[in-house]
Amino acid sequence: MVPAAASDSDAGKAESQLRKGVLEYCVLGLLRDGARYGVELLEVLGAVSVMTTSQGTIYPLLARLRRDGLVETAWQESPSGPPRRYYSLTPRGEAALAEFTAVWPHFRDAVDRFTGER
Amino acid sequence: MVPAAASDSDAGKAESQLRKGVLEYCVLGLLRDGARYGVELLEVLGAVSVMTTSQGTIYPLLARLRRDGLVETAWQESPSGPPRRYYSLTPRGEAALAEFTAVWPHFRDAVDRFTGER
DNA sequence: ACCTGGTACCGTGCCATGCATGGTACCCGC
DNA sequence: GCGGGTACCATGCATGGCACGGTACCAGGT
Repeated sequence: MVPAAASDSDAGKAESQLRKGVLEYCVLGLLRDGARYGVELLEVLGAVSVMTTSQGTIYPLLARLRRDGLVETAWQESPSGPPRRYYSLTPRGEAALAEFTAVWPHFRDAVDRFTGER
Repeated sequence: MVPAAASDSDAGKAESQLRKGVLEYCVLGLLRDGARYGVELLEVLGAVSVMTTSQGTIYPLLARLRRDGLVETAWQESPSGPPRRYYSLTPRGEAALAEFTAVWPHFRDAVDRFTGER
């Protein structure tokens, strides 16, 4: 099946690694717009190709955010289908997001400097 | 010494997670300027606070890059002190760096969009 | 000669996180 | 009642940063 040496999926692996630690804050950022439920978050994130992820990623992540008190949840009936658990930001969550938005520009610029053309 | 509940080092933890997968390409980007040795890389990265890291991070990383054929090394005498192992980019390494610089802007903009103010 | 400190190298083990996989429950139309 | 769509969730693995510990070479003081 074409061994393909070893250079093929480097970009895909890189994207996956890039999401580490960032996805969490993208979710918090989305929740600042208002409460959303799991599958809805997947759709919004998936609209940007590099952020596309799966349920196996989002639900453990949301569970952790809830455990750490960064989000709170409320069940709500769906017009058609099973009930949805809506996630919304807590003050702790807003604080965490604020800390991220404070360091992110520095981080972003640093990567640009190191990897960009001179 | 003040247990501090559980909300203290969130920012530091976030920075650590941010570096995941990015540090690798920052190193490759630095090596594009020319060969460098381990401790030298630490100094250059450390000049930007958000990228500060330790030997425990850089050496396993360099070992992996070498194992994957992204960098090659050459020993060189030091004017004073133990010999230094200089790392330089291979064609494979340049290709990996190019792939990263292709996806990074998309990723960067996505994070800006999700976490930035509207 | 010895010892201390600085420079430079390196690996092991832990932990956090994304993701594949698999499973459950509710609603609707047939 | 039963099949498909929607929505929820947890377990197990792989990856990669980092704390920690270790080795070796050189220079200078005693």
